[in-house]
This record gives sequence, structure tokens and C-alpha cells, in this order.
Amino acid sequence: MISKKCEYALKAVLALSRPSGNKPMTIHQIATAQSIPERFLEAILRDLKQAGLTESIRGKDGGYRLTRSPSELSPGDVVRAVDGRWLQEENLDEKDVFTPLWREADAGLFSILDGIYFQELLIKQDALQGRDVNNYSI
Amino acid sequence: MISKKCEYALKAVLALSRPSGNKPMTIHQIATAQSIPERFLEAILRDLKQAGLTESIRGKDGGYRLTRSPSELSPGDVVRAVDGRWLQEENLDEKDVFTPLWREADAGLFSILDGIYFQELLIKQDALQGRDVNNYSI
DNA sequence: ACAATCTCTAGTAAGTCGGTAGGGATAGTA
DNA sequence: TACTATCCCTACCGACTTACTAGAGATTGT
Repeated sequence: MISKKCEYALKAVLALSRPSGNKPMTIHQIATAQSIPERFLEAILRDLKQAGLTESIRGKDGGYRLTRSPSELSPGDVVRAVDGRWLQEENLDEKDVFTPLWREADAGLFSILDGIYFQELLIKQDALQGRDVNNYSI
Repeated sequence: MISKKCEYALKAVLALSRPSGNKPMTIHQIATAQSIPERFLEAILRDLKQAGLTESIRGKDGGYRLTRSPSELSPGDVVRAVDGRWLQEENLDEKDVFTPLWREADAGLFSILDGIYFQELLIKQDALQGRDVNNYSI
């Protein structure tokens, strides 16, 4: 269904979403924290960088950082960056009766993926893992 | 996005949906009408048969026929038969924050694919191709 | 018997997925 | 300068999937 690459990218961005005093995380840190093959993650983070979602700092104390706040970054942004849209407009036939269905499906899919932000996912993750957050606001 | 197999299966079922006095259509007829590689279509129709959507008659004057009326057969049925569900429940992690998103996406996708029937698609196809149907009811 | 049709098991070329390998570039530190 | 930690880039690889194709067999009507 969803590619490993996409799954890893989402996990990585979730990890980068955790506030850490503005210091970048290294590939190694993210990889061990999320159990992602390190060299593979390297390629994924490069894709995310090219899509403009992350930025990198080289040399000592370098690493990766999000370019946007987790409160305005959605899973849809990540999926589009690594796997592209589900629908490929270019091989769509306007005379095909099924075409409207594919368009509807694509729109529906991304409306779901764009309907939540990483900030909220972070909170949900804490709840799932029974972490004490001291934050019970609705 | 959508596999060729699935695309061909949908076209084939659409062809079989056209009323033809209860006579079965041969693989050859469907293949030439819809420009589908014949031997490939053969395998696809076998899958559809195993899923219970079509039945076959062997020997002379044989061919394929739908087991259900086009008015109660949806694209979703065909997609499930040839490609299966988009979501594979078995490799879903209940502790993963993204899991609810995948479930929502799958439900949304199939609610669209199950929201129309081949009978209606037939009418839409006629309209698209400018065929004269003598049927302007809403 | 024969011809038209479906049925089954293989095979296969090209592409994608999920990585791995090896080196190179850059930035801070001493 | 030299050293080290980090990201950067190109290429490669095995397993799997996709989109077919081939060949022979089984079934039915005439």
C-alpha cells in the first residue's frame, strides 16, 4: 500500500518535529531512534531537502532540521515529496469513463493526508505510548 | 497509480455490462473491442471468475458473462477482485500514529469506487462518445 | 471427428523497491 | 595546516512485481 520510503520519511519528519532547542538532528540519531537503515534514510532526507521540507547543516554539529513549523506541515506534504501524487494526470484519458473516479479518489486521499499536522501527531504519539505530557487541553 | 490489470478488468466488465441478449462474449471479442492484449485478458477474466464476478461457458458459442446485473456491480468490486484492498490490515501497527490515516484513506477510496454502478457508467460512456441513446432522463 | 472456445502452467523482459558501497565536499576545531 | 564529524553524490545490486507471451490441454456443440 504505502512504500517503505514513505513510511520512513513520515517517521523521520515526526522525529524532527519534536522540539529540540533548534539544534539539528544527525542522520544517525534519527536512524537509530526510528529503526531506519541509515544509508537509506540518507537518501530519503536528501529527497525531503530537495522538496524544501528540510534543510541541512554540514560539518561538525551538523544535521537536519525542518524548514517549516510542525504546526503547518502535514503528512500529505511528505507523501507528495517522496512518492509524488497518487494520480498521474499525464496518462489520464479524458474520454475514459473511469477518469472522474480516479480524480475523486486522489482528491479524497490527499484531503485526508492534509487534514492533520505533525504537531497534532506528536501529541497523539505521546498518548499512544503513555508518555506523561502534562497537557490535557482539547 | 492504478495497475494495467485493473484498468483492463474494468474495461472488460464495462464491455460485458452492455446488454447483448444473454449471449456470452468471447475473450477475443472483448480484447479487440477494448484493445486489450488477448492472452493477458484471458488471465484477468480467470481472476474475475474466481472472484465470482463472471462465469464462463466453454466450447462452441462459449465466452464470458457477468454473474450479477450491472446495476448492482461497482468498480470497487472489480478492483477488490483483481488488486485486492489498498490497505493490508496485516502489516498495520496499532501503535503507529499513522495507522488511523491509512484506514481513513482506504475507506474513502472504496466509498468512491463503490459509489457508482456499471449501469450508470455505461450511460456516461455513451454520453462521452456522443452515442445516440434516446434516453435523456435524469 | 473437428473446430471453437476456455484452462492451466510456465516463462520472460523490463521496471521498481529496498536497500548498500565508495568515495567526495564542507565546516568546525586545534 | 591537519583532523574529524557530518552531509552529498553516483553508482550499483538482488529480489520482487508488472505486463505480458507460449504452448499444450480440456470441454462443448455440430
